[in-house]
Amino acid sequence: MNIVRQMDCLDGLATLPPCVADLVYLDPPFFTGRSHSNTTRSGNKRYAFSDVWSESGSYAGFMHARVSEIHRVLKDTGSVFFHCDHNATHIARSILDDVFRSENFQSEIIWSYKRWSNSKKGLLQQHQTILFYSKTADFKWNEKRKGYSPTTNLDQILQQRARDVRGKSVYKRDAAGDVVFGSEKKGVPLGDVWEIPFLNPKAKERTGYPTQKPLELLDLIVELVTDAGDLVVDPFSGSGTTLVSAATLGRRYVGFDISADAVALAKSRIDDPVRSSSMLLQKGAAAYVKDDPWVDGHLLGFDYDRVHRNAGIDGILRSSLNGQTVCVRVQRQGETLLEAAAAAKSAARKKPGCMFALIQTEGGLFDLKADGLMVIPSPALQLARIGNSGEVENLKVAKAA
Amino acid sequence: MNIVRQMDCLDGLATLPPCVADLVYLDPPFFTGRSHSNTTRSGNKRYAFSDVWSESGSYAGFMHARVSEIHRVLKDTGSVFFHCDHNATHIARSILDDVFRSENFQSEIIWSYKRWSNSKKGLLQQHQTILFYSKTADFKWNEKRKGYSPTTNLDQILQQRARDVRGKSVYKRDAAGDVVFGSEKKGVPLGDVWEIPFLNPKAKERTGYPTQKPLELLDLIVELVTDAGDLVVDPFSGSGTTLVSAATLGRRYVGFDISADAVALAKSRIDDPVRSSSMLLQKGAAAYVKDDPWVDGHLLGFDYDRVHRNAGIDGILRSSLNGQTVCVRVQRQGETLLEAAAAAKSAARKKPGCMFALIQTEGGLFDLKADGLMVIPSPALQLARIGNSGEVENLKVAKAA
DNA sequence: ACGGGAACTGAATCGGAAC
DNA sequence: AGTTCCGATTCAGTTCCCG
Repeated sequence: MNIVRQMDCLDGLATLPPCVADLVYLDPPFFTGRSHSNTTRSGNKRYAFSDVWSESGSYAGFMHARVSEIHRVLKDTGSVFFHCDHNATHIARSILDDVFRSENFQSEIIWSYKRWSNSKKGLLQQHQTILFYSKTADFKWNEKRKGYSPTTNLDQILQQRARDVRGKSVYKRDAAGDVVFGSEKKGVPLGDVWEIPFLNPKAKERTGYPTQKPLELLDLIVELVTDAGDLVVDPFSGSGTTLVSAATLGRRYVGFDISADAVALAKSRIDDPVRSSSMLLQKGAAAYVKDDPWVDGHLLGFDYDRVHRNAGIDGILRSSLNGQTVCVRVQRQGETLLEAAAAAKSAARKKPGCMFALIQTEGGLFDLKADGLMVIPSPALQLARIGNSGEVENLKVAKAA
Repeated sequence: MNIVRQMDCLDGLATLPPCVADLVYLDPPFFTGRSHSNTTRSGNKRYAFSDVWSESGSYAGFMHARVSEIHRVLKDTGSVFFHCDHNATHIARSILDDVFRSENFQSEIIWSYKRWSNSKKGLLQQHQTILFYSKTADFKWNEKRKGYSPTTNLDQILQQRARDVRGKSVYKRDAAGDVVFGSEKKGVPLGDVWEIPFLNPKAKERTGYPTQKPLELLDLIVELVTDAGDLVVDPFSGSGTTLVSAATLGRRYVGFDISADAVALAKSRIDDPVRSSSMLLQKGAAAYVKDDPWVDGHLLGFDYDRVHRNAGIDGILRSSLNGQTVCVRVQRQGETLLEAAAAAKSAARKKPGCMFALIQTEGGLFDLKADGLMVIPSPALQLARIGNSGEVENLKVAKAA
C-alpha cells in the first residue's frame, strides 16, 4: 500500500481502514496567519499554500477533525508526531490531549537549528516543536543512543555509581578509596532537543517547495517508531519528505495533499530521491573551528572575529580603521614573512578596499606597505631586535634605594 | 524597595502599586500531579511544596488570578517571563494570551540542558520552556549578540548586498566590478534556544531547594529586559535565585513565597550570595577573564619559563641578553601600565642585575627605561597607535594587475 | 492608519576555480 | 591529479520608509 493522492486528508484518511498505521507524521499549516510561497531555483515553478484563518477556533476545529481520523487509523502500538511552531503548540496540545488523552503524551520535541538572522526586536526564532503522542502506553519504540560528545568526561561516565547514607548518588569507590569502573557504555540516550541543520539554500535536496523539511529529521522519526514494512502516513505531505524517507527506509507510505503540484512533486521525489547529508551534522561544529593557539595567542587584545576558512585571513577586526575593514594575518611558525604576505595578498586581491595587517613573528625588517600590507612585529620579535641592536647595554633595573 | 515576604503572591502583588515593575519572572509550581521534595546536602533540612491539583481547571483559575495581578504591576515597557515545563505550557499560553493579549507574545524560549538519566522508554526530557510576553509593543529591550557560527563565511558576508533583476540577493559590486565592503558587524542576535548547563550538582550555588534554576539563566533574563535600578518581581521566589540575580546586578527586587523556609533561604542567599564562580561578585565581570591565557598568549614566541606566584614576573627568558637575565611581565586587562611597572619594579628589587621587559597591552607611550624597564607594545596596541596617528590614510591593498 | 516595497540579514552547502 | 579555496545561493526572516 503505497499511495500519494491529491485530496483533503479528512476524506483521504476516511478511505483507510482503522488501526493500520504505525506512524502518522503531520506538518500542517502552523497557524502563522499568512500565505507561503516560493519559487524554484530555476524560476519556472511556483509553489504556494495559504495559512490564513479567520480565528483560532476555525483552525482548532479543522485540526480536531483530522486528528480524530488520525487516531482512528493508528495501530494500538502506533504514534503520531505533530509538527508545529509557537503559533500553534498550545492549540495542538489541547487537541491531542483531547483525542489521544494526556497520559499518552510522550514528548515535546524541540527541533533547533541555526538560521539567517534579521533585525527583529527580541529573540530570533530558532526552533520548531514536534509533539509526540502514542495511541497507547504499549507503543513501538526503537531505542536510539548517540555517541558521547567530545566534551563529556568519559572517565566519569564509566565509573560505577552508588548511593551514600542519605541517598545521594556518588561515584562508587572500593575499599582502598579508588573509583570503580563499570563494564560497558551504551551511549547517551536520545533527548528531546534535536539539533539538526536547517535545509540549506544550496542543498541538492531542496525542491523549491516552501517549508520543506530535511530528510535527516524525518529519518530519525521514522526509525524511532517504525520497522521495515510498517506503514507511515502523512496527511499533509507537501513536498513529500516523509514519503521519501519512508520509501528509502523500506517502510510503506500513504500521503495526501490538497495541492496537485505538491502531489506531483512528491511522486517525482519518491521516484528519484535526492538526499544531502549535512556536513555539520557529520563532523560537528568543532571540526570547523580553527583554534590554533599560535594564531589565537597573537591575536589577543584585538577585538576581532575569527575567520575559519580563508588561508590569507585569520581574523577581521570588528571596528574599521579610517573607514576601512581590517584583516589580520599571523605569520605561522616555520613560515617566512614573505610566504605569509603572499597568502594575505592572495586573499586581498579579492577584497579590494580592505586593509591588511600582518603580525610578524620571525625574521628581519621588511617594508611591505607598497603592497598595502602593514607589518606588525610580535613582542618576542621586538625584544630580539632590541637585543641585536645592542640597545640593551647596561639596561638594568636600578637597585633599590 | 527590596522586599522578600512570606505570603501568597496574590495578596503580595496586591500590596504593590500599578505599573512599577520592569520584569516579572515566575517559576510557579508545575502541574505535575506529585509533590516535590528534596534533601539538602547537609541532610538537616527538608524543603517541599505542593503542586498537586485535582484538575487542570483549578490550576488555570489559580494562575489566571495571579497573572492578572502581574499585568497590573508591570510598567508599560515591562515584560513577563513565565517559566513552565511541558505539562503547563499550553495552559500558560492560554492564560497569557488572554491577560497580555496574543500580539504581545514575544518568544517561546527553550532552556536546554544536558542531563543523565536512567533510560526510560521514549525520549529523555532535556529542556524547559519560558514564555516571554511584553505588556506593550514598546517594551524595554537590551540587545545581546553572540559570535558568528564557525561555518559562516565571515570574509564573505561582510560584503554589501544588492538585488539582481529577478529580485534575488547578490553581492554588490562597484563600477570597477569589485566587491564592496559593508559597515561594521555587530555579531549575531541572540536566539530563543538557550543551552545553559543545569545546575552542576557539585556547584556551591546549590542550596538543596527543589527546582532551583541556574543564576546564569536568570542573569540573562534580567539583563535582557532591565537596566540597573529597575524593579524585578518574582511572585514564586522559592530559593531566591531571581532575587540574588537582581541584587547582584544592581536591580531592585520584590519576592514572595508561601513557604517560610523558602523566604528564609532566599534572604540568606541574598545576604551572602554564593555563585558557582563566586569571585565574580567582588571583582565584577572582569573577573570572568582568566589571566593565564592572556599572559601565555602574549608570551608566545618567547623561549621562556613561566613564573607563577610572583606578581611582578610572568616569565624568565631561557637565554640572556647581553649577559643579563630577562624577566618579562605582561600588562593585565584592567591594569594600567604604571601598575604593571610598579609590580615589576617591586619584583626587580629582589632580583638586581635582571633586565625587565614589560609587554604593554593598553595605554599611551611611556619611556620607563630610566627604571630599567623596556616597554614593548603588543600587536593590538601597535595597530591602535598606527590608527590614531592617521598613518593609515589610503593604505589599501593594491589592486591586482 | 494602512499597505507595499526595499533594505538588510547570517547559515552552510555546492561546485567551479585555483593550486 | 586530487585537494583546498572561496564565490554563489536564498530563507514558514523583520523593520523601516514612503505614499
